[in-house]
Amino acid sequence: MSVLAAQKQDLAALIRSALEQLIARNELPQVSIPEITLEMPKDKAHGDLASNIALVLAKPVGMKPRDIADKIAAVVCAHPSVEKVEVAGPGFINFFFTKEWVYQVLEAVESQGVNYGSADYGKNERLLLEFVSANPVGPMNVVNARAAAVGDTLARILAAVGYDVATEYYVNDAGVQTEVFGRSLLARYRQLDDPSYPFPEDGYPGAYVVDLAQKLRNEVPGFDQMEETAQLEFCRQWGIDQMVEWQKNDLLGFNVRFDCWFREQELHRANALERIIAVLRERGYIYELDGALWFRSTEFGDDKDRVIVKSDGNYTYVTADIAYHYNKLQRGFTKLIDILGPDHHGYIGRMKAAVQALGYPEDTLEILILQYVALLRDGKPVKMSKRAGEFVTLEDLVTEVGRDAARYFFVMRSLDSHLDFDLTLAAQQSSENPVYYIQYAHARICSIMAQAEQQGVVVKPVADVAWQALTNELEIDLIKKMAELPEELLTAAKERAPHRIARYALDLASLFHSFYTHCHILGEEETIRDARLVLVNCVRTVLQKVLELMGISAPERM
RNA sequence: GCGCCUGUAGCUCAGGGGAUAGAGCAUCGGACUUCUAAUCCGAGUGCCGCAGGUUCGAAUCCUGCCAGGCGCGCCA
Repeated sequence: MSVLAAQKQDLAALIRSALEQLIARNELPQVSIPEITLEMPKDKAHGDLASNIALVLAKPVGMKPRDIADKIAAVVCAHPSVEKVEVAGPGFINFFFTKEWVYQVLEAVESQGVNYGSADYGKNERLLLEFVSANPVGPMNVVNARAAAVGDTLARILAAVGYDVATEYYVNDAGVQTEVFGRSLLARYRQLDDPSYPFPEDGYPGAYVVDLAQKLRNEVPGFDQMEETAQLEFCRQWGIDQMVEWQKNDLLGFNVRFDCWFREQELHRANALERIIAVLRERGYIYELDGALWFRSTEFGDDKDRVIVKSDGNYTYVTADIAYHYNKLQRGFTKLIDILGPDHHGYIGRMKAAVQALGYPEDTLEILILQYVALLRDGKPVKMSKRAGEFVTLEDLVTEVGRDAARYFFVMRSLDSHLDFDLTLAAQQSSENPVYYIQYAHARICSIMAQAEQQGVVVKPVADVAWQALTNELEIDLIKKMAELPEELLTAAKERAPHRIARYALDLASLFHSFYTHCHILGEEETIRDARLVLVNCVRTVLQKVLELMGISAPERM
């Protein structure tokens, strides 16, 4: 348990026993004691932790909150980690810690290293996080990029709080679009010799298809000898494989590596669609109407029932998706999270229904909706035409603004927020970019450490250092911030809110820069110097940790 | 018509029952002979979309309305 969590637990117990005493002494009427929560006040004049219990009790007890608070404060007796207790405002009870917790926090960071802040909250849960899953018919766009950054960061966060996390990319390699793609590629191939060869009206117009056709010519010598239908099928399969490889590389360049690239074709090969229908039928959720087969998803709260097999005998995409999610569950995952775009929110009801129809609890599947990205340049929208095949790709983005900056910009907003991504701002303003601001804090510490080493100064263990000398407000603020990480990380995980980590990192860096400007280290007398070295060394560890969580590098010099 | 998301400082956004609503950018004024000035310090701004309601207490929860985005297929 983290230092702060332990402290909260202690104080809650303390308050509870105080209340019990007061009730026993008839100073307070007989009431049931509600849950006691402690929170860190925004204003440090209000102490290190505060309780609103007196305000909550005012009504049931029938007394003024301040009077209740005064009684509690009088009874809350000495606790080794509490220096003083104050009643303030409308009736808050504010606790001020003794200096001992400074040591506790530093010691925790020192001993746990980059594991500091991690937890085992999610142990026992095998979680599969699916994200991006863009169709393999074009390059990654910025919406995919946002999903990649957010998904990858969330995966890291969930892993840090103890989930057994696997990430997965679903490759839709069996749909109609892949046929269209195959035809597009073949047409481009023909056009290499005959520029007047017609291009399919619904084809993919991007220049990358032309490049791919050229590659096909260069790398597949026997292609011309194939039958037309074989060529078409080859274009589809080979083309999709090429696209997947391309997507994989783009994502690797973005520091996103998936544990599994799952092919839809695998489901078809294994007759998974037929099997899933059989399972649903057996469980009584299938019926026939108007020549089609329906899944009774309304049984589980969906707006309407869904067609599973069309009257022409073909499956709908829902069928494959249900089969896919069943497959995930069969692989032993106990928790499934999908990150989808806002155009898919209507999909939530039917998929959650499917999971329940298959006999799993409703919350086994969780679907997160990630809002779109509006790309701006100089404050104006970047015109993108999918039809003309012109859009900014993930690759462009990494080239233009850099991997770290791009990742940070995507992660710094909540999933719900419609993100305005200004390329000019992200790239041109790179010297005052939040991400560099954070990295710079790390680099500065590394620089101090390097010089310390040159001077033959080593970082001692906290226990061997006069940590009591760390009394400066800037020092205390830094330590407090570090103390918050475990709870912040847990909240980020529980709320699926990676942007909290982005903000935390910025806050910590800001406190460090302020400290750095006002407090010197190497020039100071030995006791101060050694204590501060321990402090900044811990800050470095925590910065490394949060940057790592966001998949952003922690440079030693800039 | 129904569903989901959003509306907070000039701009982009945090905060999602608690004390005086915050940050970055932009604007203005200061700070480098001293561990990296990609930094720091100071200054100003808010009917928290509108109207009701719940509560000791609402930017936060509920209802209605307004505005923007996205959905509502035997398309994927």
